[in-house]
Amino acid sequence: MNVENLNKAFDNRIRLGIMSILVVNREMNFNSLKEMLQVTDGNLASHLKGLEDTGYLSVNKGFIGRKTNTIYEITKNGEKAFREHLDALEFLIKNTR
Amino acid sequence: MNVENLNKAFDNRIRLGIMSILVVNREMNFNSLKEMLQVTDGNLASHLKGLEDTGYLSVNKGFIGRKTNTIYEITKNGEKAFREHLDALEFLIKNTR
DNA sequence: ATATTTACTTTGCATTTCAAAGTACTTTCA
DNA sequence: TGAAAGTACTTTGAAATGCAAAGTAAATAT
Repeated sequence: MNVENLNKAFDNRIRLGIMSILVVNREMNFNSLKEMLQVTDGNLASHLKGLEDTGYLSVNKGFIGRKTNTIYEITKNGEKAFREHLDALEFLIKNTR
Repeated sequence: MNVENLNKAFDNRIRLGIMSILVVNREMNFNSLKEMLQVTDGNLASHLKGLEDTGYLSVNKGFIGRKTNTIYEITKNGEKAFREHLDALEFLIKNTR
């Protein structure tokens, strides 16, 4: 089996979703991610933190007017790792159908 | 996002692997699964138990000669759930590329 | 007869996942 | 202007999950 090519960091569906959104949209703030993924703040924050810790996401804290705004962006490494993960998934699916 | 269409039971890569093997091969015993997935006994057993508990796998304990042989088979429900999961994954991949 | 192997199962610790509560503001409106 | 409500996260802690090591019972090898 090619299961070992699947990246453990992307096992979780919320993290899969985060990466999927960020690889398409380049960058996205906390609230948009929260809306798109329909998760609680704490849950989202912890997954974002996890991805940041592995170096797959970079975080940019700024402001919109006087309100804080945190933007998440995929890193080069993150994109590479994610695409490899998708390749492995695709392979698994293909061999399963 | 279509993350909610991903089945939580299949988040884990070992369980993904188990289902993928069983949907193709119809049935497989403990040892073959262990070899194919390269996991420890305990780890494999607990994932098989999890899938059995949700009703996605059926277990058949028998013998080969005088030695025990436990065969795992995918259930109708399991196959349906797994195919839906793959559909959701495929959709996510497609929208990400 | 004893040691080793096989095929799992049980146990228990470590990690992960998650929502609720907390924090540090900002905005609203009485 | 000051109390109340909202915003955008972060922290906390309990529950669920993941895992390998140890255990077990029967078979096989020495």
